[in-house]
Amino acid sequence: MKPTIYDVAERAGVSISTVSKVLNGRGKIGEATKARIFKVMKELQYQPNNAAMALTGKSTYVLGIVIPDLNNPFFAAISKSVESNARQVHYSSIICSTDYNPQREEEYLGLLKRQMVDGIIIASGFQEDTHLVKMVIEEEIPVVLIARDIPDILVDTVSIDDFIGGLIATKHLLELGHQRIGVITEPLKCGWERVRGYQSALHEWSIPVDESLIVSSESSIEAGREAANKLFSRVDPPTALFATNDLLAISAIQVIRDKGLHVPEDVSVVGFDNTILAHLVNPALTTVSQPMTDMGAQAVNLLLEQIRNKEHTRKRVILIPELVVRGSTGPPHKVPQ
Amino acid sequence: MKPTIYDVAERAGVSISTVSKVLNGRGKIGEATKARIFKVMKELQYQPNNAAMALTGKSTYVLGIVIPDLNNPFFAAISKSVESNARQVHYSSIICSTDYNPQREEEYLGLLKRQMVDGIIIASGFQEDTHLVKMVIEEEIPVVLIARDIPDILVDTVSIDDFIGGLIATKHLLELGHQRIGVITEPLKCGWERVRGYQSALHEWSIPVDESLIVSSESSIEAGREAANKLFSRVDPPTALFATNDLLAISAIQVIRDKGLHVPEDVSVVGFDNTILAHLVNPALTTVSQPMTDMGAQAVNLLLEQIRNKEHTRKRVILIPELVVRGSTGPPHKVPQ
DNA sequence: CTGAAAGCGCTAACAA
DNA sequence: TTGTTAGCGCTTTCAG
Repeated sequence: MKPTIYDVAERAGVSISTVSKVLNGRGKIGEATKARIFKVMKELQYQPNNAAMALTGKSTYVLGIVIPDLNNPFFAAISKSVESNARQVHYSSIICSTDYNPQREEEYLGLLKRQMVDGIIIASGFQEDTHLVKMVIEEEIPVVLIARDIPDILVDTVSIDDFIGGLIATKHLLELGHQRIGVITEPLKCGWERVRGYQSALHEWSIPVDESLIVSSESSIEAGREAANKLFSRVDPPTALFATNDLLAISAIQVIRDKGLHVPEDVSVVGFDNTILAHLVNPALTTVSQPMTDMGAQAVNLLLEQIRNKEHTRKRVILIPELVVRGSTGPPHKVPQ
Repeated sequence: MKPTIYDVAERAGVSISTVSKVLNGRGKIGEATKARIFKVMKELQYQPNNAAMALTGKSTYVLGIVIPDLNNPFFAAISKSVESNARQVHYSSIICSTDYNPQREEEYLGLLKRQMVDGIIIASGFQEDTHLVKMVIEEEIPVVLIARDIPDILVDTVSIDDFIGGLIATKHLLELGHQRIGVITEPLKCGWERVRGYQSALHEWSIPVDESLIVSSESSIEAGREAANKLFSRVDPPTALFATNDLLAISAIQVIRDKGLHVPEDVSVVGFDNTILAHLVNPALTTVSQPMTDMGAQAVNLLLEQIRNKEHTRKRVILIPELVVRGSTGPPHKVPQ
């Protein structure tokens, strides 16, 4: 049997409450006893029982992280960062992949509540599930949102400026001389923000927005290919593409290639996220970089702050994305007349 | 305050033990009372408290999964599969990335014990840490190993036949006409098994093994590039490369390209794992496929079996890998004289 | 500075 | 079929 606080107390010749105090660094305990208790804890390899601690109303030292898909390197990177930052302050993380399914999100949130996690980091962003997030917040469970935002709720968020991201991606293309720029976006808030940035850039260059060049697609390889197909099967395909994440961008590149076109000679492509994928493909992908490691770290910080001091003021941390120019973009093949 | 079993009992006009029995489907309870209790549980949105359940000596319904790196799509896929299969039977998963660091593995195992997980799936494979795994097993915590094996311990494992994997990858290259085939492998047990397969294939074709063509590299892009550099800076570079995972294969492809060579015209490359990366790169990577989804599912099954019936006989599930031929391999450019 | 005792929410004998 | 009761391991007043 694993040693309990009783075993430690007995062996050290003190009461369990003394041990408890030493354990939590609370109350005033004589240096001598303290040392003795620590010694016994080592000897017995004592590990406090988390379940008991949790039951007594304290923390579980577990936090939940809800993402859409672990197979998307962007979310894998976020998760890894969160997990690693959390571990450094002795928190474990339960990672949940919702597969972009609001119902699963609901299930997971329930699971995490049962598990009595001390806080939840939500990085899955649906339009239709804001009520879920609200419910969690109303139950006073600390929450931090990553890469999304719910305007009408007071909640900590860490995100990047998606609008700016879309803007700089599009400007890059415009500066290269492209006029007809297609867009493939995920049907998420942040995706549409990026599209707004795209539109704004076009405005600035006095180029009318052609809505038919904007298509929405789920974030999977298959869906991305389909969307790209739609765009590049037109009689007047765009000369450049802005995809709101790397996965979509790369799926599109495949389709473009299948059609016998070259990247970037015939079509320039810029992605978003700067995941591991971006510099693994050939040509390497020009993309808008999100500081995923930072974002994870920031999220953990905000969450801990909430956990430790219930009534802290809500914050929005907004990081600025950067354009990383690589091989997938270049001037258009032939300038449209 | 969240409703407890007492609230439910009171509102339903029964005792808490009756509620408990209904909750766990134990004992004989009248249909009427049962229905009433269920109804009250809905009304109150009652969620049993996991910590209390855990404390009472039952399961925590949490399991741990230890992997080297979530940024490697292979492990992300494994984790996702485990997590999703676990969830279906109401288990949460704590995912831990050790970053290939045995010390962190030790920390994590400690964390998971404290957390009183019901079982642990270990997919990080070091040579030097078998004692850690042994310790866990001795503490009677259910364990399943994925993609590794510790011959001198009785433990459930699910893995693929790495030897066969290396064999078929190499044979493919040999059949295409390659004679000088380089290898980049991770310094792990499974990596060396794959190399054994490679050697065996060469033997079969009566080609002597040139040890200098076999280099070992950590599984990261940077390390992979370095290893590839070593191989392709030789005066007599190989005409084909077998990398023991996709990440290494793709890093190598980049290096090959940097040197002005073409894949597969000048150098053929075959990878291992068949991760999402393999069909995202261009040319798509010929690779040995590991059924990651299956592996995760099998691992969860084995673990549950152990959890539910302590004294079950240990099993080794060995899956057979398959070669997926794509664009990165072809006949050698010029046949060596 | 240290200890006794009352729970936290739930399960599991044992009674009724 | 249902209820009573004694813990699980720990924290936390409240007394000494």
